[in-house]
Amino acid sequence: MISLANMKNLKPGDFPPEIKGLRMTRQRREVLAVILRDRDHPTANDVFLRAQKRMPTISLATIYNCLEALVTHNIVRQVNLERESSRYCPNLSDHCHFQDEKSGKIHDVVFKKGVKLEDILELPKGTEVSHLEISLKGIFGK
Amino acid sequence: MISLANMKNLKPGDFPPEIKGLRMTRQRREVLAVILRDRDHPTANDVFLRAQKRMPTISLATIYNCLEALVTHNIVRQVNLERESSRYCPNLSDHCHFQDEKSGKIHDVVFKKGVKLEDILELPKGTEVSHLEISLKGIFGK
DNA sequence: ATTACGAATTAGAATAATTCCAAATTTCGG
DNA sequence: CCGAAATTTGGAATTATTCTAATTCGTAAT
Ligand SMILES: [Mn+2]
Ligand SMILES: [Mn+2]
Ligand SMILES: [Zn+2]
Ligand SMILES: [Zn+2]
Repeated sequence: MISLANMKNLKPGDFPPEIKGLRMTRQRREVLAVILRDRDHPTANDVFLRAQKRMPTISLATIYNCLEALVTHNIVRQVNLERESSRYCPNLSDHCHFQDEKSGKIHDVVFKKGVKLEDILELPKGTEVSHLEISLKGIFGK
Repeated sequence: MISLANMKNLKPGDFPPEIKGLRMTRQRREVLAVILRDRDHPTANDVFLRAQKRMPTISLATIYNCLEALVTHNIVRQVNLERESSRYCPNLSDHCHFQDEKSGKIHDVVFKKGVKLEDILELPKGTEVSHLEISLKGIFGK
């Protein structure tokens, strides 16, 4: 598992085995560092603005390229809420997203222990789920 | 409940009470008729193409306007899958959407009887859910 | 039926997120 | 270090959707 801690000294070639196949570049390292730093589900443009602080020459096209690479390699999760721009989440565990209508903040929500899809949905036999997305909006308690 | 049957003779002012407040126009009637005719979750552009057959002068802007009015008045449901264009669904009962990766077809999926959100998700006390969207992708059985 | 007024339609321009392009640069195995 | 292949980059292109402002329409009241 990648943590912010070991990101600091990450050099090309230092990536954990599950990232093999993804060539390491300064830009990808920076984009990943931004996403791990504040886990607030930033948009591509948010990431761009933050990455620019430490890497003033990075381009928005590169942000999109890096995000795509990280998502494809399952290092980062892409989150789509309604028609808004995509957001990016470093939490790889099973969870869904709740957007608080007051603050606009997006909260990770986990499933109760032992809940399985087939217990919830009326799916015909032989169905194979490759992708699931659950998103909520409303007032987030507490 | 609005059915295709009673759409045929629908005249301005004939709308059921729950649609009061929504002014009736030829265009809105046609857009609704299109969505009720084939329940295949068409995009705005699909609706445009179909509506044009019976109403050659209708504009795409009007399709968007009508869809927005119908969605706002809870006559039609807007469905967002990943980053694709919005689709529109006349099924107002509680359900979610499964996109078959082979055929591209979108299937309505219902929840098992008695399943409640709070049984599934770890939500903090006081949370109020105003909007929920569940979408799946994969191989749809049968 | 006629009128009056607010609402809806329309064509086209504008917007904005994302993707594409082709040239310059970088990575990394050998 | 070299070279092939991948990546970055700025800018243009794409595309779904929204906006604008002029025209037309629907409705409720006369
Ligand atoms: Mn996704
Ligand atoms: Mn929705
Ligand atoms: Zn998340
Ligand atoms: Zn549906």
